[in-house]
Amino acid sequence: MDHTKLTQSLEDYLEMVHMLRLANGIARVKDIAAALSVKMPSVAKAMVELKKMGLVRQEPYSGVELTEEGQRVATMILNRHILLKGFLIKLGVSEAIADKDACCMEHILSAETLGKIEDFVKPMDAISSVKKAKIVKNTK
Amino acid sequence: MDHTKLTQSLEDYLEMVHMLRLANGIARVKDIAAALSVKMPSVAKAMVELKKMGLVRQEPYSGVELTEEGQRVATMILNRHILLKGFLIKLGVSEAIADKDACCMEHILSAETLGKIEDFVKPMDAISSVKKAKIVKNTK
DNA sequence: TTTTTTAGTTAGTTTTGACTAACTTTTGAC
DNA sequence: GTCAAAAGTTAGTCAAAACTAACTAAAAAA
Repeated sequence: MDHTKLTQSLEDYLEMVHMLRLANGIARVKDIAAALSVKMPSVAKAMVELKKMGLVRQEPYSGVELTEEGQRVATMILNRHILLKGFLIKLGVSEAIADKDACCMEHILSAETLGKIEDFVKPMDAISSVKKAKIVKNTK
Repeated sequence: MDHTKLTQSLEDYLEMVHMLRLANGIARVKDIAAALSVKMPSVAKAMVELKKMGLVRQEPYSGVELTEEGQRVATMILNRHILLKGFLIKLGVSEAIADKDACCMEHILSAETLGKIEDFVKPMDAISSVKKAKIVKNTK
């Protein structure tokens, strides 16, 4: 509802809420803090902001949930993360580093660059299968 | 001399000093501020830090110069910028956006990712010339 | 059921990096 | 050579995002 733009750090918190809910069914303050390497009060403050923006819901002393809008935004952010991680892995970056670097890149890249990366990654999948097929043919 | 790690913002300031010196022969506070879209007092503060770290030299009320060490560090940062910008342009991103996004990426990517990007860009040059040659042959 | 431990919250501090306002030096027009 | 404009500096404010310390609620163990 509130169209105020998210800061990088709030994007991270929102994304982590989403990831923890996908992984564990519930996003606890303690786990969000551990996953982002911050202390619990930092999470609490971030949740206050996200609540103000109408992106999360939380009853005192319990897990954090996403609103419809929060769901929508978090999904977008996570998709961006997945795209970038896959892209870096295709470049030959190790999974752990790809994850970490994707996490930084996802907040700063322009729509144009994200689009081009998408263009690069998508046909890559097709080409790489074709190439594999050719290699198989050639080697027999 | 001082091995304290530069923050992202100090890296930007140092890089801009270097770029302005390459472009104009002199890096004025006013121009640094304009180029980074900040006000002059922000530049002044950043220069105080960079002076403390022994990366720049400046006599009061005059242009900023680089120390040996500052030169070395600034060159590294600028090379990273050039690498990333070239990379994005190869992906099809427009020059202006490539410049802007490179500027953000240059502070956050791991050495591993930078290395892979370098691997990707370098052979690309060779292949693209070969490909062009082939296309020329095929079309005649 | 009481108590202890764990999880969550609140209040207040710190650091970074921007800003404005006010002041000083330098430059350049006259 | 003087004075106005431009450039640079200094001091102090503000916001974001982390932290610690101290408090409260909930859950688990006794």
